[in-house]
Order: sequence, then C-alpha cells, then structure tokens
Amino acid sequence: MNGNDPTAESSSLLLVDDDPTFCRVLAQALTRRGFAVSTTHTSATALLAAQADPPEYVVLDLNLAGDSGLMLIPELLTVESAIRIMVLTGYASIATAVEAIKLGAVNYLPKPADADQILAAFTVNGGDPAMPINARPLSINRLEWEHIQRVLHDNDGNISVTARQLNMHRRTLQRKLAKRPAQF
Amino acid sequence: MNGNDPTAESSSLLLVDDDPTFCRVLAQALTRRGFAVSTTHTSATALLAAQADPPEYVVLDLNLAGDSGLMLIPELLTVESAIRIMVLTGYASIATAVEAIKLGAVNYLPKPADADQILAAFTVNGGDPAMPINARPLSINRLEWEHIQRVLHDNDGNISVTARQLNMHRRTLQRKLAKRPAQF
DNA sequence: GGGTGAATGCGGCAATTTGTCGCATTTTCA
DNA sequence: TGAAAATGCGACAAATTGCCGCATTCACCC
Repeated sequence: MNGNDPTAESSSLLLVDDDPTFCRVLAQALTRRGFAVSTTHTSATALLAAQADPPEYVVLDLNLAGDSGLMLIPELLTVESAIRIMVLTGYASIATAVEAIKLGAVNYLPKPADADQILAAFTVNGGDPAMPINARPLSINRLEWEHIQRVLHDNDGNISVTARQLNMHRRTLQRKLAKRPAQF
Repeated sequence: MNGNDPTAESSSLLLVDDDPTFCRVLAQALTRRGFAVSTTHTSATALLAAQADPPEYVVLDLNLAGDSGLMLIPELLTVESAIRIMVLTGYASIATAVEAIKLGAVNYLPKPADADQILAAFTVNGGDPAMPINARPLSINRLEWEHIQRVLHDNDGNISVTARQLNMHRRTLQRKLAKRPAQF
C-alpha cells in the first residue's frame, strides 16, 4: 500500500493519458516513488493492458471533456474489481466528479496535480469523519463553470443547444470552453 | 409513479435545511410538484424524523452544518438503505462532492439550484421512477444573481467582503447590484 | 448516393462589460 | 475621537461578448 517502502514489492500502476509529455513526466515521478508504472495513451489500449495484467492502481487522465473516458472506469472494474482508479482531469467539475465516483473511481483530482497529491488522494479512506467544509463560496467564475458543465452534460455535449438554454451566444460558450483548461 | 399525477400516491421527501426561509420556499415548490414534503432544520431532528418514518427522498442542505452534515448521510442510510439522498450546498467543492457520493448520496448540487434541477438530479443514473422532467436550466445571469444575493446575505450586505470572496472586482459588483432595481 | 438541416470551429469587428485607479464621504469600532 | 474599512462614483483602458459570415462535418432520410 505504500510505494515509498523500498522493501515492499512494487505496486503496479497503469497510467492512462493521451498527452505523451505529461504522461512521461508523471510516470517518471511515480516510478521514483516505488511504483511499477506502465502507460497507455488511449482507452482501448488501457483496457487491453488491464486485461492482460490487471494493475493495482490506475491513474486515468481525461484530457478530453466528456464521458467517453469516464466509461473506461466500469470497464476496468469489470476486468478486476479490486483496481483502485483515480481520475485526473483538466476540465474538472463537480458534475463529472460525481459521475466518476458513482462509476467506481476512488477519487477525482483537478489538474494540475503532482505525483504526491495523486498518491495522497489514493490513500483517503472512504468515510473520513473529519472533512472540513470549505468555508468559502464558489467564485462567480467557478459557479458559472460548474453550471455550464452540468447543462452541457445534460445536453450530451451539444454546444448549440446548451448555449440556447443558457441564453448566451454560442460563440461565447465556445470561447469559455476553450479557455477554461488553460485557466487555473 | 409520476409526481404530477394527482391520483398517484405522493412520494415522501424530507428536506433538511437550517435556513427557514429557503427551506419554506423549496418545500412549497416541491409540494407543488407532488411530493409529500416534511422539513427539519437540524441533523438531529432529521435523523429522528427518518427513524420515525423513513422517507423515499432526502434533500440535505449543508450550508453551515460542517462535517456533521456529511455524516448524516450514512446515518440515514443505516436507518433505511433505500433512501435516496441528495446533497445541496452553498459551499460546494469537488472534495466534498466526492466525499458525499462515497458516503452514499445519489447526487450533489451547488447552490443555487431550483426545484426542477433538484428533481432532475434525482433521476439521473439509477432507474428512478419517472419524475417531472421539464427542467429548463437557469440562465447564467440568473444563476449569478442568486449566488451573489446569497453570498451578500451571508456577509451581512458587505459589498467589499463579498466581492473579495467572489473573486470579482468591487466596482463590478457595485455595478451589477445597481443594475437590478427590482428583482421581484 | 444525394439532399437537407443542424452543429461545429473560427476569424474579424463593433458594442458592451469589466478591471483599475483615484478620491471624497460615510460607517464601524476600539 | 481617531484609524481602518467600506462605500459610491467618475474616467479610461483592457477584456469579453454579441453578431455577423463561412467552410466543414455530421446525422438522418428519401
């Protein structure tokens, strides 16, 4: 359970990320912390890798917003229900976080997240009693982002319909979506 | 099976919220949609009410409750595991959303959310019997306005503090407030 | 296959909004 | 009463949004 223990056998960890650079950097960091890391860049190959040799942990990066990546979670768990899956995304929102957990992920982190944060998020136990509520309200931008994500999801990712429902210009929605991952 | 059908038996719904005003408004809206709504304002009374007569649904607002609010989820589920619990909060975060789902909530919504959104959030993912599903999402502007009003109220009308919390310029907040002579 | 309507991505430009600074009051509180 | 904070507001620059248009792409149906 602890990758830092040099006497322990390495825990196997499958890293799924379509960005080769980020993938390599993170893989290196995780390897240095004692994990046996393998990487894939697509959902399909990730599933194949898991079927061939089920890992203990999976770090699943959803670079592309949408549920296509999320659906990999139940598929992996079908292969081996003991896999502990961690979702990592640049397009983090409460709605997709809820989705991911319902589908069986053990945690969900917004990017950027470093290796230490990822490992820490693996060790949180369900039912942690001391969970301090963030005493600060969401910023206007954050709230807007959450709302957009939720409505967009309800409309199956249809930008035009979402813009109409939100009473905003389609062009504006496009721009907001494009700009978000860049913004912290 | 449909909350709009007056001949159908009403679904029971327990609303837990420490803000009497918000509680009353939401209770009314849910009643109008065909639910048998009861309300409590504390975790303790909520648990007692559930023990006395387990509802089908719970809407749990943890605006001020802190961690004890989240822990009400497993306590309710211990009483009756079939209760469908929905968490609603003005201080939403991904971390608490993840926690709430792990503890057994069926969904998690940031405030402001109207009755339609809350009901829609109950229906996702879980083979729930039909509910009124006309949910038209709030426009960005209305969402923003309600959020501002809530935070402003929490800060006793202090514009400077509110602007800082909302991560927006005080001048901008002033202008937004000035532009709504009559909300209602 | 061809036709049709909707959705998408994006450049450009005007209109609107927001960020920023400054300053004179007013309010709060010790 | 004195200091710190909050407020209201003008002015101007910076950023965002609304609103075109257009070329593809996609889904669906005849």
